[in-house]
Amino acid sequence: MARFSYQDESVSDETLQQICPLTVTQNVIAGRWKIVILWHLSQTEMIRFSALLKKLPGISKGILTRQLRELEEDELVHREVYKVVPPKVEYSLTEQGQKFIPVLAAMQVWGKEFINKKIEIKK
Amino acid sequence: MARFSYQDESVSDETLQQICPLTVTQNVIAGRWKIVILWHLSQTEMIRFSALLKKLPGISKGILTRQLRELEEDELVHREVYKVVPPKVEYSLTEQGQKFIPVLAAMQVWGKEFINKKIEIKK
DNA sequence: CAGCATCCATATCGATACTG
DNA sequence: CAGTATCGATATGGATGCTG
Repeated sequence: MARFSYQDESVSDETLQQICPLTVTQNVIAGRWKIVILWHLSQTEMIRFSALLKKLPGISKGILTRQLRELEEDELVHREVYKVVPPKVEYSLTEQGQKFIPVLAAMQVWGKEFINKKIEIKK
Repeated sequence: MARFSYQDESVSDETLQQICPLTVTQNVIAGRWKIVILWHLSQTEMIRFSALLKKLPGISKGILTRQLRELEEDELVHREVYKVVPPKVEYSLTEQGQKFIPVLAAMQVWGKEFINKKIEIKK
């Protein structure tokens, strides 16, 4: 498919945008905390819900759950439930989630440059 | 700075998150159309407002203007105004904007894999 | 411990009408 | 042509209380 070629009028814009790799990616990581969550998951094999919660100051349990559920639905994140009392749940990246790490890396590189530039200007 | 190390209690979480390169990047590209706009700008030296508008089916003039203004504020996008009648304005990537292209590339790679996987599953 | 259900606040989007 | 201003709709985030 020629990217962003809207030649084929038989396909709606909406459909085309869903097929656009960039738009797809954007939609998947759109949530307020998703990128940071993915980063934390990339730093460990597995992590418990409560541990993840501690690593995300400012987030509430409800929100963390929702963001994780969405990432799970998109199959970036695996959820392992241990049937014990009290409950224990561990999260990890799926294969598709691992493949996202280069994006995180690129974002981090750019973010650092961005911050450095901002600091320079202030001098 | 140790990334995501919240050791230093003298700094607020908010401040730390502003310093976090990932969060910074996310905030910059958070807008509904920003990533696609950046991609289009990466495909040409310069592009007129009206031409960009045509390449983004579904967006309205007002929204495009707002998204561009924000990208301009973050210094990813340069706005060149020609003082002619009727007005002519051309947009292009700044140096900082050019540096963002690798992120777009990584996102595109991942998005393609994601789409392919979805298609496979449906078979 | 790890949720879920609910509700409210707000931000962002998006449509529309107007302008130099 | 390339905006601005305004306003309503909607989505998302976030707080809270309850539960197996």
